[in-house]
Amino acid sequence: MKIESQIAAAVAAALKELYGVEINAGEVTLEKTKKEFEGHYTFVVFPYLRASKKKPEVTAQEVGEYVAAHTDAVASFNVIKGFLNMVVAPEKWVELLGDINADETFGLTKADENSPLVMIEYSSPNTNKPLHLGHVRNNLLGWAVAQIAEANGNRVVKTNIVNDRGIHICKSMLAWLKYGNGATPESTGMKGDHLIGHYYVAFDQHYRAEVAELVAKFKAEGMNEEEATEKAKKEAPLMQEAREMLVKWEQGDAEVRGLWSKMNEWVYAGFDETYKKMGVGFDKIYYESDTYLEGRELVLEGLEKGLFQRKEDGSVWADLTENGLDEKLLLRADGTSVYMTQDIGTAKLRYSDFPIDKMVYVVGNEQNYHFQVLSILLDKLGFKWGKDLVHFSYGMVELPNGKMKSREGTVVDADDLVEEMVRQAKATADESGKFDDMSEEERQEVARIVGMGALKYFLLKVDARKNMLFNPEESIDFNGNTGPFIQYTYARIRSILRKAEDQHYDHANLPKATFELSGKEQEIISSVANFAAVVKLAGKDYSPSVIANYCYELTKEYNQFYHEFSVLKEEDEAKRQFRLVLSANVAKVIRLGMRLLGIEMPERM
RNA sequence: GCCUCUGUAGUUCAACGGAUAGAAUAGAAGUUUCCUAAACUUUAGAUCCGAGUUCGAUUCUCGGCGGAGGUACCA
Repeated sequence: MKIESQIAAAVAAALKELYGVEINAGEVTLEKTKKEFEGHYTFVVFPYLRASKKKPEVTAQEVGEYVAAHTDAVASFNVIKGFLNMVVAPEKWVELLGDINADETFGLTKADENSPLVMIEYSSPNTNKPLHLGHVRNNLLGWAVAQIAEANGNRVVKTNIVNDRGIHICKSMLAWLKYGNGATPESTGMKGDHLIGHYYVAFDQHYRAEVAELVAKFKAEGMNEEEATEKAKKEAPLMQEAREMLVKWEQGDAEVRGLWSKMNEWVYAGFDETYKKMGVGFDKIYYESDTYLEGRELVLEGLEKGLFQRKEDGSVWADLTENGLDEKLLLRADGTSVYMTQDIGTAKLRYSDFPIDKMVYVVGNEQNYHFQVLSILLDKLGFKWGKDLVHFSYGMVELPNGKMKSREGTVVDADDLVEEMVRQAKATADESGKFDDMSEEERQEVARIVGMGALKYFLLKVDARKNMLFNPEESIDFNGNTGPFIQYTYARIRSILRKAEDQHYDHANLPKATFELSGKEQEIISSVANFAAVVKLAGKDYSPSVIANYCYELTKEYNQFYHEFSVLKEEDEAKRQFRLVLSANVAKVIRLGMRLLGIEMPERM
């Protein structure tokens, strides 16, 4: 970084001196030179030809000569067409490594009391079924985005809005009453969320049977398919009972509320277990049952101020046609809340709890429209962060035969998936025989770290915005561009460092550069140094995948180095010391980077 | 219908408007008396189609074609 800004300053000076271009160093873009060419940094001169009024080659040559003469960071340069490739002086690389080595949290920026307060909402589950792969993607992204925001000097509050009320909960409750025979997590040995999910499915099965029966009956009475289906769905006794239950809930019926609390507690216990396994957590949890009334109040205030309109039937609407959108329902005719009302209420509570500067919602891209509207509404209602709220919109996880649908049973359960990953990691480890000296407990811990690492890296390495494919047979891999690949490299470095300590080498002590650096070694220093810029970019773009890909590239480079050069067996003491420091800093940076993704590193594997 | 996102090797993913479009995996061929072979090396293979802007387009604009999502009383 230091080297880069030094060169950038020299290039800016050259452009000013030679061609009168008004530019400061921060505006000069330097690229890393492609591997096929000689050099470390490349400056592209095409944009400045207008100012130089000379051919690309000549311009690049002139800038190169100026830069080489004015900064000691550039040892030599070459020109290919409009590309000026600059070679950094070797001792500069060692100096740079020394700076990085001295900084235990290199690349990260600490927050203080004056730093912006960023609230990040993620997870936000329904309490009627267990978490599945889609939720896993959400949770890992949310956690990673929070870590990255923190690493960029923000104060972060991680929050979760639990959707604990509504017709879907009533369905599970009703089915449990009807078919459950008093089953509890204790009596069945099932996790609470799975138990509830089981009755949600049971409801659906019975409901469908009822609908099918009614449709047949209505058709026999002369209705067509469509009419019959619609009528049957409305009149199915189970659905009517569920609605009645929701009404009782809203009225505060003690029996319904009691059952609701009990069953929700089961679910929360199950969720907590899954969250813990995934390694995610929250600073503040909100419950929709607490927030939905707040939203109603705020909407009514807005109505008084003339921001919203009431229709003849009593429903309340926001007219967003001047924003290029439609009208949006905020309160039903019977005064009950809709989704949007609840998000407004949640926003109100949050803002009274925290002086939020920026709000980030980690929610799937199916809700893009919702958040577009929410942003406008919050802005109208006077939330200063409303206009610039960030909807971190991520894509769906698809299975080989399409989208996951809980109703159709085509879901990949979060707990099952985690268990399977760890099981496979364990099997691979046991097979290798590398851990024969470890206790079963230690081996299980390594398997946990590696299995979770594989899963997390798999979900975080791809661009969050895009839909991604999960193939149960093929996606789980421990070789190639994977979490375990990176973890393995880390473990190998740790092994070297442990041995170095045994031999009383000091891997913190960097010698003077009295030796030639190999190209690979220079590349690795350059890559390690680049971590700081990568963290900033990831923060700006809310992009965990940038971090993941960076860690992979660095790891790959180090593996090549590891194969080609020896660290401990190097006889030249200065070189050996240098390589120890280099290795230690690669390990440090990939540990810091992977930590931003919530991925742990094993000491051995 | 309208709105949003998306289209890159057989497959899964990369590429601030820059050089010969990178990886991984699957395929073929190799590397272990050497700090951990979950590694390394070699090899073959791709920008949906058509215009436009630009010195330069996978990237930006427009139009097709394909995929996903949303579309007002589900969250």
